[in-house]
Amino acid sequence: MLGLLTAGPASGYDLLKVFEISLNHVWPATQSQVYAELNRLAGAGLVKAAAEGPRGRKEYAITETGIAELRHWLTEVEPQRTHRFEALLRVFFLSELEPEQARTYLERQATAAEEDHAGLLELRESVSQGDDPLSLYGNIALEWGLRFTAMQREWADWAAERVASLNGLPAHPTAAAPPGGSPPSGAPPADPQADAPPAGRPA
Amino acid sequence: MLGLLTAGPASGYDLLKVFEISLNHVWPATQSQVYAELNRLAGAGLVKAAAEGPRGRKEYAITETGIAELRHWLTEVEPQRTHRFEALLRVFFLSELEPEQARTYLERQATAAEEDHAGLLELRESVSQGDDPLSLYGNIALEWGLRFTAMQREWADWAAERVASLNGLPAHPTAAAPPGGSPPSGAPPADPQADAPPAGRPA
DNA sequence: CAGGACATGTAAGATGTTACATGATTCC
DNA sequence: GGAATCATGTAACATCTTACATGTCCTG
Repeated sequence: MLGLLTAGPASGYDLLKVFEISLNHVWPATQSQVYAELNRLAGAGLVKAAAEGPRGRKEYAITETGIAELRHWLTEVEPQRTHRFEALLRVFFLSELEPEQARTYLERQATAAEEDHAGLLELRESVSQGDDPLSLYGNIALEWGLRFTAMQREWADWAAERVASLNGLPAHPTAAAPPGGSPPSGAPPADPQADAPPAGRPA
Repeated sequence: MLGLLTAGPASGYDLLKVFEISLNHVWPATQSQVYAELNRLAGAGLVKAAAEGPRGRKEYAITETGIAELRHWLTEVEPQRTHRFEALLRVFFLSELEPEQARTYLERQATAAEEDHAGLLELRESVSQGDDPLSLYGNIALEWGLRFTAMQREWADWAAERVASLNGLPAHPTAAAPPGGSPPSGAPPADPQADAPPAGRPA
């Protein structure tokens, strides 16, 4: 929220919109949280009420202290390294399902990733045309999303195929590698052992 | 936890070890949580106490109901799509820093990703040699990690270079491929031109 | 004048983390 | 007998989600 307020004063309602529209896939936040946090930040002197508007609207502006805190966070605090990837967690337990169901799961992941990717491509188009050119850092973040979703899709397709081939399931036309086209973001790793021996369970 | 218990009965202590060692980057859990959750699951009939050991050790086994619940989760429940990527969130606000600091941040991300990647490669070696061959799904999950960390590193290198070139900063030698070591999972692509993101995907 | 967008808040409950607290067994 | 490891739990606190609650302003 401090970061968002560096772009200029805003109300909780404004910030909420930003979270919903542009930050939702990176850092979701709820209405409850935003309003409570604004009051907390104001109490801590990191933001201050800047103006009052029509319907009880309260605009907040970041303070010098707030900017210092933001910079401190950006430069001194180590980012959290562990993440929770529910979709990946499930993969560990796919052996509980029939191979066919497992493949279905992986193919669904591939589809979802593809959809996310398409959405981001669209976002890039809509923004680079319009009067709202994304900043350097906005573009860098967008590029991350593009690469991430591409990677997810390639991986899921690869994995679905592996499951199928190790279980004698009929090949799916959809799982085939994209024809001819140069592969996306920086080339997928060449398939490591596409035919590794099946074996016991993970710990 | 239900998934872990399909491999056989285990105590909270056992499960905790698994979380620390092999699940930590995908789904961290604390000691508190594990023990509390085991009791909760036992209360719900999804696991049952199976045996008592030496120092108050209590082994739990998954029940039929638990297996059904696990399968239900795997097949019917939509995985959560939004994630929190703190390291990426920060990118949105890097404009608050001097370009040089922003580049430092991105380079640190690249290094961290490279280290993670190396750790996974090592894990693959140590496991494929040993007497504990990873299962198909263990390998698929590992491959995800390899691809993810490779993608992160490529992106961060690319981004750091972009920041530098748009700000007339001197080029860094560090942005080049790592010395000697064969690059990440299956060869990272030669970096495409620094100003032409490679993210497009075939539909 | 009705409906939708604007606008803010609180309360209850679930989930997660950190720290505290305790004790048994094994190995050297 | 001391240290490490095994082993389980509780309490306090922080965080996050869902639902509830309320009121204003603008547009058609």
